Amino acid sequence: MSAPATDSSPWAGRIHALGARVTPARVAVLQLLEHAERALSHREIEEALAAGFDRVTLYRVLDWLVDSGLGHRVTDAERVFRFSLAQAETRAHGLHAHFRCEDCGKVFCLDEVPAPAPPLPAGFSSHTVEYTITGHCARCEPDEKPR
Amino acid sequence: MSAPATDSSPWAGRIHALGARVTPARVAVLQLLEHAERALSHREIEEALAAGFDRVTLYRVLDWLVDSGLGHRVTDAERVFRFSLAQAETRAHGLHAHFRCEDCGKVFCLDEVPAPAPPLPAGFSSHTVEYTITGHCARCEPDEKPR
DNA sequence: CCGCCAGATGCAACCGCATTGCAGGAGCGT
DNA sequence: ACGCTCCTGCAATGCGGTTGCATCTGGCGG
Repeated sequence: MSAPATDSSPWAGRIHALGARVTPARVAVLQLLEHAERALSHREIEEALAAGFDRVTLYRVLDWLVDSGLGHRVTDAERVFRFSLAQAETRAHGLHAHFRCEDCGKVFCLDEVPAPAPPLPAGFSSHTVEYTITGHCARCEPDEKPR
Repeated sequence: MSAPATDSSPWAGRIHALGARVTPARVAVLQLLEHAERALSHREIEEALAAGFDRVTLYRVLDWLVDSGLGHRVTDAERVFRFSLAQAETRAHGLHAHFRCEDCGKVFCLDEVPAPAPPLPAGFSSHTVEYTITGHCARCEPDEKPR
């Protein structure tokens, strides 16, 4: 009617190309993450998609998303998983940095952080590097210096 | 009797200096972590201390340990907390790097990793930096190059 | 256009880590 | 030795995530 919106966006094609079925849940999650500027938890996704997707369905979509390579899963300091889409750059570097605000709890993706893989002891091989910085974001900064 | 062992080690003094009581559970946990060369999970600690400390007591000791500044808590990729003692260097830098083996699941502390705090967007302040590298440790390395 | 089958969904039960409340016991200063 | 406060232990609860199973549907062949 008035909101066919995008034709399910180009995601349909991407999904199909992966040999998976194009379902409402997948498209919805992908669109949501696409426009999110930070990693979202399952809970946040569930609430954002007020549409009645089952918890389990979302977990499965997220699982699929991770091992299809379209997104990653990061472990929050509060023992919850957060998800975000894999960016081309990110995939290339295999490195992803996040900032977690202690106050509002939101997690931001830092793209510009260089953070080279550190030297490991002999015999060790790195696969993934998780770099999480905790502190206060611009909005929650307890500005002790009003000037 | 035969194993008064160290006089509860010098930990007693450290604990007391913090204004806390010297209890068997605290001393045991501190001694255990002192000799562990990697971060231990609550479960691992519970099993190592076959002595009958209650789960909850251990959780509380670990909590106390963290906010007394004697140790830190890191979040494992498998959603469990791991604990290790804070080293003098570590406290100074406020930075701690860990390596987690995907195969055996053990977590090692990397002391030599420099990893300077990265440049943050304006208005952001960092408090803690968590740097976790995932891969294979020397023992579990699937040596594709036997030579 | 119809029917089929693998794959996706929804429901409900389950698991493990961690947290909380409360009563009893131990540390340590007086 | 006394007593106050903190610590311990037990039990119950919360929460994020996972699993099993029946049903439904996307997508393709006939």
